[in-house]
Amino acid sequence: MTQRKSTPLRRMPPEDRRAQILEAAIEYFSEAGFASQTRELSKRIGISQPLLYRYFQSKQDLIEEVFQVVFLNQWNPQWVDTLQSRNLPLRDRLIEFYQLYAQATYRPEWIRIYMYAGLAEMALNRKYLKIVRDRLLVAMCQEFRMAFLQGHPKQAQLLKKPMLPREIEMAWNLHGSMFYWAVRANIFKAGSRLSFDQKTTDAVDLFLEGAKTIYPLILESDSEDKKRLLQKTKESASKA
Amino acid sequence: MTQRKSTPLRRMPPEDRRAQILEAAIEYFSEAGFASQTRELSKRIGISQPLLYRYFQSKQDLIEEVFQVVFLNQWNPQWVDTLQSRNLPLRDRLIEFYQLYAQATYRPEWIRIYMYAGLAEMALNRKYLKIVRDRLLVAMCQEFRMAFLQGHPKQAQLLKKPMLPREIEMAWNLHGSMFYWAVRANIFKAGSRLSFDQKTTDAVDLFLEGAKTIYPLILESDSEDKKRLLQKTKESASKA
DNA sequence: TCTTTTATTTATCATTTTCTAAATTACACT
DNA sequence: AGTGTAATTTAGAAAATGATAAATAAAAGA
Repeated sequence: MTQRKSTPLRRMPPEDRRAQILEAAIEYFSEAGFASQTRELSKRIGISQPLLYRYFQSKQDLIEEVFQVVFLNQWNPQWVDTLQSRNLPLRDRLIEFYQLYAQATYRPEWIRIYMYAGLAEMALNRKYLKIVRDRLLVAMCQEFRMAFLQGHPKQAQLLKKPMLPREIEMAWNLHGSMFYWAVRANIFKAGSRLSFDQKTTDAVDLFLEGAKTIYPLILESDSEDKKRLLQKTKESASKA
Repeated sequence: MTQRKSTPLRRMPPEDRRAQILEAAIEYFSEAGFASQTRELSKRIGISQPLLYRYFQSKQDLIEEVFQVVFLNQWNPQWVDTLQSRNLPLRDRLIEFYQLYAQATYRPEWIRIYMYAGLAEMALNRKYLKIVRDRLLVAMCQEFRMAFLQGHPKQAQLLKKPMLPREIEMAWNLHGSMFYWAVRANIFKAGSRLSFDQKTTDAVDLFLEGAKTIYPLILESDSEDKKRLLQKTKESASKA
């Protein structure tokens, strides 16, 4: 009775259908936000809206899965490897790293969903930022220490220190300027005429050139702070 | 008859009421986004929902006014003045500028509404980014040229050039790293332990130290590009 | 005190939207 | 071919949401 040829309303194996919905949801929510309607989503896929509810208990449920797929399953161990492949110059590693990292995360779906999640205070972002800091930025800072303390009189000593807040924040400067570029391009749709490669190269060069001077200062000034603090502690102790 | 004391359901002068609604809308929309409900907004203020419609024709209307108040009326001409007050060192000016700029824009309402607007593709952001670029970043770049081409053989010539995309993008690096700091603090609620002043000082120092080297290179490489381009154009012209 | 004005509320419409239940039909197996 | 399973649709309930119109009552003026 039904024209099977003209309307390819074929049934799908549940797993495929589920995957299809999830994929479409990522695209749709990233465009329209999580407040958008399930009807429109189903329309895009070409299925009826209630079918969504066979595969996902609720809209909220679907959203949670979107997060899971977009963020937590995307982490690529190669990123840290690239940063740490010391046979290459640090500059090359950073550029290579941002090319890889951008491929996965500087996309409309990723960035937009990330922002939506942040605005909804979904705790997911804090979790993700913590991972970025603990894995990527700490790895970067380690490489910065290696590179910028080369030949420093107290190098061995300074290398062992735990990461300083100012130091991590130094790395956030680079990371933030790259991220903001992606935000402008993917959320505000106000990308500059510069290619990603040019942008990345310039940003890395700018950073390295600056960090070369600033980075050692930060590490040293901390040692001095600690010395001074120790001094003060002793003084107040002897006073008491 | 009615207990005026316990229920202060007093009438308000239209202007005051309007201002009250607008203020509450800023707070509410910044928290919940523009997709949130007028009912909830009115509840917060302690008025009935239809009363909103006496002061604003529609929800969209209210949103537009929120934009007007939060973004467009906030622009402070002092920002550019600070950047250009050449009696002070550039470093001091930049730090001072970001302190002023942050006071107005690195606040939860501002940043969150800004992001919500961006995600909703409301055109407002592109408009605002254009203003930032045309007024702030161009002014910055002018100062960078002054500072970093000091004593350069072709300074006079280079100073006159129109701003290059790479050059503006250079300034976006600083601006972006500051903005991202604000995003982390105000949207993701994942601020570092660093004070704003420390962060700003370090970011400015890092940038200036790097730009000192990179900035002249960008300006020069462009001249060379142009020379080469001119050369090629001549060649192909003579061939034809 | 009475009247007029208008700020505010109550009641409600018209849609939209999530989600459920029952009906339908594509496909797999015999 | 016939039958059972389950993927999918149709129909619709229940709640919510932007907006309107009429009713109410607080304040100002006479």
